[in-house]
Amino acid sequence: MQREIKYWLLKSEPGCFSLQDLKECPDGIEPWDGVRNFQARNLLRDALKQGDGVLFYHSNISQPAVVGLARVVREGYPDATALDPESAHFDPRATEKTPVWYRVDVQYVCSLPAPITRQDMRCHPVLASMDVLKKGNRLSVQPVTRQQWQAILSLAGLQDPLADCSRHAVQG
DNA sequence: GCCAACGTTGGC
DNA sequence: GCCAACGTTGGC
Repeated sequence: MQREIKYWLLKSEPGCFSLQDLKECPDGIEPWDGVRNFQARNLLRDALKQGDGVLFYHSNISQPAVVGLARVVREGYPDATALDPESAHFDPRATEKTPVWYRVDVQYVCSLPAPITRQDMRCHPVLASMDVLKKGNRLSVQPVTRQQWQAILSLAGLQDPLADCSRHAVQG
């Protein structure tokens, strides 16, 4: 049996890498690299799977918000920026054999018609419990429940772009 | 710009 | 293993 799709929230400072930047990548695909936090690393390496849904969140701006959707198109593999002395994310501990840091590839799916702000989320019965709202939470890769994913879509007025119609096909 | 919260480092 | 110091994150 196929693994259930899971959902994640990925934070990015738009001044560094925005949803628009992702959209403009070839095929809308870009490695999610440079993450240098062990808890987030573990999620990138072990938990995010191909086909998983991603809420793209803009942080560290005047109106932090979920601004769009993406999907995981390649599962955890070594983050080569850690091996590159020229990279801002270079880590001398990393080697080919022990990469230390991992990344996934994500693909742009769509922008939300309007950003869903923290205030929007706080006021929503399902979204109010999202990790991203918790004080002091700095984790840049966070799990999102299916209910939260659907609530975001519902607020945005979108159909689930990752829904697999064949799953609901009537047999016989 | 402020500052609370957190993760990491390193001396002991 | 403890914990103080430090750097970073990120909302406000």
